[in-house]
Amino acid sequence: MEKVTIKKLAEELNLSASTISRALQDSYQIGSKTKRRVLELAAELNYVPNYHASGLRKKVSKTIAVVIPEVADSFFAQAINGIEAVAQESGFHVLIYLTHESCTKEQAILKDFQNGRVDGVLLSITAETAQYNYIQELISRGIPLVLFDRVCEEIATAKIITNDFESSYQATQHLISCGCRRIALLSASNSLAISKNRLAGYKQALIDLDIDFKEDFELACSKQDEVNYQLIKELLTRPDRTDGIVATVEKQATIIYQVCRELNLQIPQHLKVVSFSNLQTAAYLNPALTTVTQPAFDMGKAAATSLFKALKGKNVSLISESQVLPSVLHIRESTCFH
Amino acid sequence: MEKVTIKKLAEELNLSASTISRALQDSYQIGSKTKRRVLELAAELNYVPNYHASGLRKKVSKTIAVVIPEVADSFFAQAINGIEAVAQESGFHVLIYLTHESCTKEQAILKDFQNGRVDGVLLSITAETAQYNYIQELISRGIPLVLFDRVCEEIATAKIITNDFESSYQATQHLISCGCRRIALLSASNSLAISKNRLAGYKQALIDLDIDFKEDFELACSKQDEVNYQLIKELLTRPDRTDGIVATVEKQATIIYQVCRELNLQIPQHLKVVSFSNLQTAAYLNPALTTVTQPAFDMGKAAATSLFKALKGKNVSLISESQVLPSVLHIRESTCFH
DNA sequence: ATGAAAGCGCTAACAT
DNA sequence: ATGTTAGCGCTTTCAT
Repeated sequence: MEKVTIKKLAEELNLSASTISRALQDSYQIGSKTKRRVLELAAELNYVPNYHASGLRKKVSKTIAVVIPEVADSFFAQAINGIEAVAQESGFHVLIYLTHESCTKEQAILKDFQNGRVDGVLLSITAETAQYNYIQELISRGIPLVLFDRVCEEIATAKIITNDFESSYQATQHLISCGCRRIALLSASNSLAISKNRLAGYKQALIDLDIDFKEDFELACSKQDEVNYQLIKELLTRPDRTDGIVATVEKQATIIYQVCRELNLQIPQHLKVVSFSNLQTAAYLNPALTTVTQPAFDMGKAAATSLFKALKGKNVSLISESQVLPSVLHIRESTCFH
Repeated sequence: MEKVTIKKLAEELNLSASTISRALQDSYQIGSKTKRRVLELAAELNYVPNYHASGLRKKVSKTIAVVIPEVADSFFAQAINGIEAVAQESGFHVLIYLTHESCTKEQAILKDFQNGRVDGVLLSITAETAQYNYIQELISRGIPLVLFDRVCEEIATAKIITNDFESSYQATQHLISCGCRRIALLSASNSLAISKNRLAGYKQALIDLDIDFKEDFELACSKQDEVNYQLIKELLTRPDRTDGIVATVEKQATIIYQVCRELNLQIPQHLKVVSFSNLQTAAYLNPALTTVTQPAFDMGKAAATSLFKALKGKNVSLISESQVLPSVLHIRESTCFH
């Protein structure tokens, strides 16, 4: 079976290649009978337009890249769902890249995007990312980029986030109202804006409600679960043990449950736990986990929608597309007696 | 800032385009001093080779597609992790497509792959897929395709699966040994080979251990959670209520827990549950969930490895690359008193 | 309404 | 070791 190209169709129909091309694009210049003939033959011969050829000509790929730290995390999985929904609707294709919190990897991945492979990028930066010129560089080269969840202030583009400060404030406040006085915060990093905001919300709640806070109750976690396990174990075996934890990363909650089991600590009697988490099973954990649930699907959707807006309309200013979608605190057993 | 192409580099250095091209590819034909000059200027001007141009010429995209029903499922999330690890290592890019169990969508997605956008495909078919000629068609057109998890016998290519029959047999046997006599099976579909195998394993265990089985204890679930909720509720409110369930889809377990709570049924006292699941939190559910854990990461890795083998070596027969990776039964509270 | 011609940026014969 | 040429398949002026 020989390859079917526009040229081939042209020969068969005694038309020129340009006419075929126009007919396939439903151009107004082509007569309806001709169009029909072309379309029919194309269908019959199973003609498929070559992706690279049209991409080279038109300088578009109809593809976006999603660059995230991790996929085995409910937040990102649901965000991908939202992104994919919008992309499929707009006829775009979605490339996935996992950085596994490696800044070097992130940099290499973004660098590669200057070659025309993608038309736009959705990015949630790594916990290591501390310098942003390769992101700026990409934008300068005309590749629109939207940040979501893990954003950075330094880049002037659309940022889709949730109300991290308020959520964290609320979570902390909730722990206090449940009687906690020595509250710890587990964050993803020291540098991420998202972590800083959550830390700030936590601190502000402590200040507002007149609770002491100790620096050594703020733990920046690692990307290695094993290290976090040790960190949390250490935290829970101190003499002045904490009586409440705000976990800002979903995975940390599981580790806390694990450690508590090993140390024979009861949740919520000995320790109360609230976690930023999108786990479907939160309500069925033992004990049911109090969560700050982020609007993951909608954040993905919003990020993708903004990006496509920029991709379609030429003069869309992404900066003004930023959004803050609210999270919801679900109070469950891990913070309450019952 | 003007676009930097090979032509531009050629002019600057008073060389021909082909020399530049060869130098950039580190061809043996080019002298080392010339190579150095070219590489230096390329770096200086931040030259990035155009993806579509080389793709058009070489007829490769260095891209694979992963087509799956769903991403918000631990199995597929972990499988993607495995796939991505191998892809990154091989310098390949990964496109993600979600079918949401729609066969029509799957067909449209695969159809599009004939245009050179991808070099190969990893596929886990939908529960609706009942006819396979569009898959065969793609393979006939020279796009290698590897099936994983949800495979179909009809296609002669590499299939990476887990031991579905045995796992299901084992799970059922375990329920029986825990005292269950009216065991139900929840499957994903009537047509998927994976579902059939799990059903067969279940039936065989019942036969071998001399337990009656009733047709109406085999439920093929829907893609809509709401429908499954009703289905499971109906199952658990029958006069001759089941006393044990084998759930073959992760999400079903959560629904079972939900329904049991609403009906005030105790797990495992009134009902024992085992689920095919890769949930990290299975051990921390209330009660801890007995699971058949699939080697999701390794299956993704194996599928991708086979595909890349076919993509690199020209004459690799994918059929002989099939593998069966074993699942593990983790016995927890949901099937045992303690 | 249709065609001719040029070219997107790169690579690979085929020279020399 | 380097240059010349042609062409991948498509789109898009510019003509008619």
